[in-house]
Amino acid sequence: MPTTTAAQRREQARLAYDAFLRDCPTNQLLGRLSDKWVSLVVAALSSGSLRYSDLGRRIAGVSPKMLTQTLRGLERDGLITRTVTPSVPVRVDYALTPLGLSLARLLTAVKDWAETHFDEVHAARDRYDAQIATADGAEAAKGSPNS
Amino acid sequence: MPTTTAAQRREQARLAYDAFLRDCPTNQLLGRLSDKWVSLVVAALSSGSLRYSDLGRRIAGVSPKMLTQTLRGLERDGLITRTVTPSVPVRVDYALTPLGLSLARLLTAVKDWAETHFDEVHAARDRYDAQIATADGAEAAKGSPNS
DNA sequence: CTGGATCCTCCTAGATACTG
DNA sequence: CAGTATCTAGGAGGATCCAG
Repeated sequence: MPTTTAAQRREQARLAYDAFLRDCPTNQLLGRLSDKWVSLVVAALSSGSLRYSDLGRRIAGVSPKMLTQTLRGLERDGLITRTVTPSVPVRVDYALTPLGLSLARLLTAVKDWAETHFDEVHAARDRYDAQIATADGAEAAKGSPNS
Repeated sequence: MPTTTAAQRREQARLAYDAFLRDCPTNQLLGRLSDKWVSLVVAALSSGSLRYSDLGRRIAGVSPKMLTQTLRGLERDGLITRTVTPSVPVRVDYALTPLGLSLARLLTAVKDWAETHFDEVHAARDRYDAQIATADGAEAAKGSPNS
């Protein structure tokens, strides 16, 4: 039995995982929410319908490509609607569907959690970083005076 | 006024956005949740403490590197605890902190939402894809018989 | 058993330029 | 105004080896 078995097992597991992803609704939606732009777009639209360029201006630092990509994905999943008004300069409005609105409420809950527990997380981070620093110091001090 | 202005404006916006990220707790936490392994680890631990290799086996397709990386990040943020038992083969257990548990509940809410609305999303997707297909067909048919 | 360190590869975000 | 097409650099993530 060669040593490649471990890697092969992980590979098989990964394939099984992918297959699992196709079936599992949770992970599909989780994947969508993982996209950082999605949450920003949904948040921006939660206060009302917006035009393409308004979104681009409202969401700082987004490139047209990512904006379009994100909007298409959300439209495909029925979370937002895309309304084209064929005026002289074409006008396109995006708005949340009821489904998208329910998702927006979820994201708001996440946002509230983040704001509520931000201090705790930050404190934990400081503690952890301090711990690492002292551990490093102790490690360095342990070896030097004795040898 | 050269045409580089648009790009420069986006660049400035991006910097402003980064500064905004440092201040805004929501986006920091959002960034953490965006990591696909985070949600899986939290979900795995929500039913009780687990050992390192158990996590690796439970979460299909994860490499040791990513598992460690994810666990370190979660530990740093005070969402999980890392307990080392210095037995002959070292044993390390990971468990959710109360803070981590509250996050797990949020993820559960997302999961429930996903399961509840999965049918709607799926239906919307089918509708969208069908629409695109017929639009493509119409586009192709529009040009070919006339020219 | 539980990782750390290193190299390497692929993927995709983002910039740029162009079109209806 | 609302996108699309193309290219590239950077970073996430995997493979591998090694150590405590």
